[in-house]
Amino acid sequence: MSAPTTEGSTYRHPHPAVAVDLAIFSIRDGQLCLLLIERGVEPFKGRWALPGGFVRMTEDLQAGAQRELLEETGISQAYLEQVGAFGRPDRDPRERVISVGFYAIIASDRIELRAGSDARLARWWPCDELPALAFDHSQILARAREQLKDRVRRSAVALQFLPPEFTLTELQLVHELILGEKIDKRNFRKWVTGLKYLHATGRERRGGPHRPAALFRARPNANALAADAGFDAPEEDLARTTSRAVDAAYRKGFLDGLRAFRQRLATVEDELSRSLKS
Amino acid sequence: MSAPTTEGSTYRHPHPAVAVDLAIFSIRDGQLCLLLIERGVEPFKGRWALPGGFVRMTEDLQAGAQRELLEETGISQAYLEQVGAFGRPDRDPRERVISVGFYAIIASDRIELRAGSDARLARWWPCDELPALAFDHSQILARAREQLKDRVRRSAVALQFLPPEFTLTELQLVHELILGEKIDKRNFRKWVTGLKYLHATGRERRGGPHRPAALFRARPNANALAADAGFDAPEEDLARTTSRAVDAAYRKGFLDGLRAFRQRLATVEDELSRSLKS
DNA sequence: ACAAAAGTGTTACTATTACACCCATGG
DNA sequence: CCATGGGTGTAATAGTAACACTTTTGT
Repeated sequence: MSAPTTEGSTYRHPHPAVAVDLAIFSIRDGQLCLLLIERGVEPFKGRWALPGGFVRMTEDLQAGAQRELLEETGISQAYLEQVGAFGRPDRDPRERVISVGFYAIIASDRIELRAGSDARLARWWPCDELPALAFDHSQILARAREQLKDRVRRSAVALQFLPPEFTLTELQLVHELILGEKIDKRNFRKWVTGLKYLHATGRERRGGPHRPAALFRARPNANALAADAGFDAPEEDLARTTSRAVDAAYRKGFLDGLRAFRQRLATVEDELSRSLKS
Repeated sequence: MSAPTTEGSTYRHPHPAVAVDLAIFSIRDGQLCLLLIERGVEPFKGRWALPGGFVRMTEDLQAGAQRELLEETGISQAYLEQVGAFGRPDRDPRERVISVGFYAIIASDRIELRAGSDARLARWWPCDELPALAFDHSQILARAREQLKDRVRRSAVALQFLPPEFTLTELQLVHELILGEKIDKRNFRKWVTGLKYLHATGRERRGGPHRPAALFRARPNANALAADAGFDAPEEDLARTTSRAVDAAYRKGFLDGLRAFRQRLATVEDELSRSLKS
């Protein structure tokens, strides 16, 4: 709470440090990826860790997470959701640190990490090829991952991975990557159009030797359903802008990746069926 | 995370206080109730607040919540689940306090509050007649309430409200109170027996001028499904003991309350149907 | 005998899953 | 003309919701 157990005064006692840690997700090259930072100092020097930092005395937790996100990626607005507080007394060997975990979603058209503001190494790791993480970050990540799955199943939050205009196949791919299972195309489309989140823009994307795909856009209030009502500061989502250059880069990163993903999927399926036969 | 944004050292900076706040639920007299404490000092002197207190430097968050629970109620083991961190900078006017919310469930056979360890007033409030709360406690409570609902829908956590032996009607009542809606008796029984949480003990409870009710007991691992895997310290549930005296008191508190509840429900339904006609 | 809660199955409806072909394009 | 992904409907199944009467007891 806020009142000491022994009421009467705000007596002095030692305070722990409070940090925020971010599991920043994005889809890169057709894989669900996580942004990690290589630690340059002890403890866990050389290990990869979730980006994060201490909460300032005058900022909200959500604001702190947003600030960290900005510092790490140069992105000032993104979907952000708290996953809870982690406070094992020994989780940081230096001092008592209580960490509030968040996850963030970066749309695939937000291309690159901020040109490394300092020497720290930051890179995207595919979620299924992660290195060992520092501190208890794998716990935080596990919860973030679960919560993300849950939200994807029950809301339109997957839109946050995509640029403002997208095709239904792209949206489906996002779902498949996060849920880790293949989804039937027709059922998915029934579901997604049943929820009234989307509207066709009338425009289409031509991306190869095949029928062009209709482009959709989220309805203004689509994220209301994904929004994390209840915590201190549910932040709203601003419409992102699209430029020709971004679009091209996006297509290169996302669509080519999609192709690669399909490829991998087919390979895996083949292996599976072959191993089942033998 | 745990490393400062500007890596290199654990530099000095001001730390916020960290507290835990508990939404302690129980069913008393056929109503879902919440344990509140009347504040004896400013700020919010005279207002009711969630029990809570500062986290000690060497204790886990969950352990801190458990300690608060013990201090407030004399109960050392109860279902406890984190609902998240609340950290608006202005939520406590005295100093920066970040609070980690939990909810706890006290079984109805755990009768009374610890004889007031000091002058503080503590009492059970029916959840639908709560007073205005201090700080941002109504926010914390709202989340706790939601999370509880969610868990009840998807797990056997409702068992935590009941003594080790209980009837299906009692379990159903718990569900109805938490979800705030009437449930069909047959469908409920189908559901609850379908999940294999329960087994009939063969014993029965005779409680009035009607057919005796079969007594059930949770299977040892029933709460595994309710357990909050992922946070630092998922705590296990110990079997509670039952004595004759407790049983009698329980029946008085719970069953009489049940009757009262039914009464109220009938009244409300009557009013509703009457108002619909006119 | 009656009031009060315990107990018990079936049917309708709704939501979810499985499934296969034609279409438009670029090369 | 062919390879590639885009787009569409229907039938089976499972899950959920609605619904009413008989049983056993205490008084």
